[in-house]
Amino acid sequence: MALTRRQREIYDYICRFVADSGYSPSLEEIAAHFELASVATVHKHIQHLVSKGYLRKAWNRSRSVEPVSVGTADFAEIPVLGTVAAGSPIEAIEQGDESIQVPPGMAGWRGEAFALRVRGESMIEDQICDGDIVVVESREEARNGETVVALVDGSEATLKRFYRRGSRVRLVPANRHMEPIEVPASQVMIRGVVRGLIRNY
Amino acid sequence: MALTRRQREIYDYICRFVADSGYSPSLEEIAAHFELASVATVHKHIQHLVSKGYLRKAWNRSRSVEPVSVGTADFAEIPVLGTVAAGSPIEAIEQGDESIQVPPGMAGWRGEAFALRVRGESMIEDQICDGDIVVVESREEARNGETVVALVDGSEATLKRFYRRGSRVRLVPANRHMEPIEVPASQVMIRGVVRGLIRNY
DNA sequence: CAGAGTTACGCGAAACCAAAGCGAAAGTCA
DNA sequence: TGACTTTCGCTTTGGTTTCGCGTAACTCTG
Repeated sequence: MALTRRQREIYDYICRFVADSGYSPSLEEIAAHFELASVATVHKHIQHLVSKGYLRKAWNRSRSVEPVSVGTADFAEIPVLGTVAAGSPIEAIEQGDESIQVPPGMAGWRGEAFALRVRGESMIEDQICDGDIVVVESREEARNGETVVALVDGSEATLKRFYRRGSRVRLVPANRHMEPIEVPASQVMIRGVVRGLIRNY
Repeated sequence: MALTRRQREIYDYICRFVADSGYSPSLEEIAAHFELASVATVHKHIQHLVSKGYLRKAWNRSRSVEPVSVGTADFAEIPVLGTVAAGSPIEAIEQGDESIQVPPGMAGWRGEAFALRVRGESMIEDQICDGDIVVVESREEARNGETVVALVDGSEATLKRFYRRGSRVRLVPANRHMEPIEVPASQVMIRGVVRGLIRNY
């Protein structure tokens, strides 16, 4: 069910409030934030949001409103940007309009996410194989051991495990027949880290 | 049903508006954007779009139009029936109410589908590892080489590759440290074949 | 091909209803 | 008791619906 502008504003505020503080705002706090003079107004808004299924609340209990969408998180449709292997087809952002639907939770965090088709066997020992689709959270930094999509020298896009030691970075394939790459950190750009994997037989 | 040029424009505008702001435009806002002097015009367009199935709206409710495709976003939610390895936790049909959402196309065939959590390393060489979730199409027969969920002697549920030779069936793990099982076909029940795989990091 | 019928697209004004707001009072929980 | 939520009646503002009327484009048919 669709929301009005005000309802959306208030809903967003409540979500942020809950996310930030871990508890719900009181009607007065909401009223204060929107500079409303009467809590009755807020109360009505919340009733609307409840009846539209966006919020849940217990009757006459302080700070009992909560966003209902947490579990329901109507799931993500993310773009498939290209193929990753040893070529460099990542630059083309939003090239085709291909996209894929992934389970929520996999791309759940507000951080941007995208997907890439995997070509080649370079991560075979991590159980990632040719034809798989990896779901990638768009980030610019990674922690040791994470599987990342990296650009080396601004051109080659690869899927590797990431290890940083001092000012140097090792990009390690999970395939004993292939060699790790070790370069100064300045030559490596992280595009994201792998969050999920989808395979179709 | 096909749209006219104007209808398309208005439909696109509404979609973008909803995507951007999280709520629907009012008739006046739409009129303003297209420099129309009367909301009646917009109203008529919207009626057409509704009757052609592109929009939904509540009667006489502010900002209640919404693109049908967004809300309907069809994709499959299938039950996670249990864990598969060497135990036998498959019998319990619909045990918990756990479920997972998978990309359409993976469970697309209206043939029943379900999901299982994988425990153990018995399919490691097929790039299926501990903790993965496999999406299984419920079937009672399999072709050679397919990865199946099978019950041996009515009790043990396992994930193996399936090969039939005459009246005997070989169930082959993709792990060189484990032994194939070879038994008469009558002792094996196929529960389904693996269609997809989902992994969360 | 011309004219008839049909549909899409447009205007403006008036009627009507729901959302959004106020303030105060009453009720409820811990 | 004090920090909350509910409820009531009332106003204003913003949105929707419907009316009648008009033009332009497309399609059907003799």
